[in-house]
Amino acid sequence: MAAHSTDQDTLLTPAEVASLFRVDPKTVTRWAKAGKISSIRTLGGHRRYRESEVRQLLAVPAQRTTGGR
Amino acid sequence: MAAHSTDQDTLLTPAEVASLFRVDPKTVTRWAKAGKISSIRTLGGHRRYRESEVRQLLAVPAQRTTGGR
DNA sequence: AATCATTCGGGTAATTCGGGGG
DNA sequence: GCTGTCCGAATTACCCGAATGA
Repeated sequence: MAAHSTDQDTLLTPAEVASLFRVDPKTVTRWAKAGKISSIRTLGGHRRYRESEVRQLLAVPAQRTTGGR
Repeated sequence: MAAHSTDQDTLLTPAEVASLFRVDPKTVTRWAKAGKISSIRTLGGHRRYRESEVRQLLAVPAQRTTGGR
């Protein structure tokens, strides 16, 4: 039903995402290739990432502190 | 015909398109020169881009979004 | 007519891409 | 298996002054 999920998220550059995760931009590229994170491509082939998705991934994922494991 | 609900001829400025792709306006100009995107010229020489085409180019032909599942 | 923001151009750094090896 | 680094090639970002757009 309608709602063309027209997300107008702000897009982040590889360097931006890499900086947020404290990893090399190349690593972010690998994540995109592995489908772990969606990416938009510029007409020149460079990747852009959705800020909202990155923030979700940055959010602490289910803290399992309770005597985990 | 003449379905005037969604205008498909809205023209966007270089800054608008650049913002959508998270790139520099100059880069969009470069895309136009390379023929990667069609552009309309004002009488003064400034470029304008079709919103419908930009949206189509923004669509990622690889990743699927829509929180399915 | 005048002001401010944007977009011309052209040219030069910085970033990203892709693959490969540690 | 995952990440960081090296290479060359391509793409993109910022510099300027001048013109256009509103």
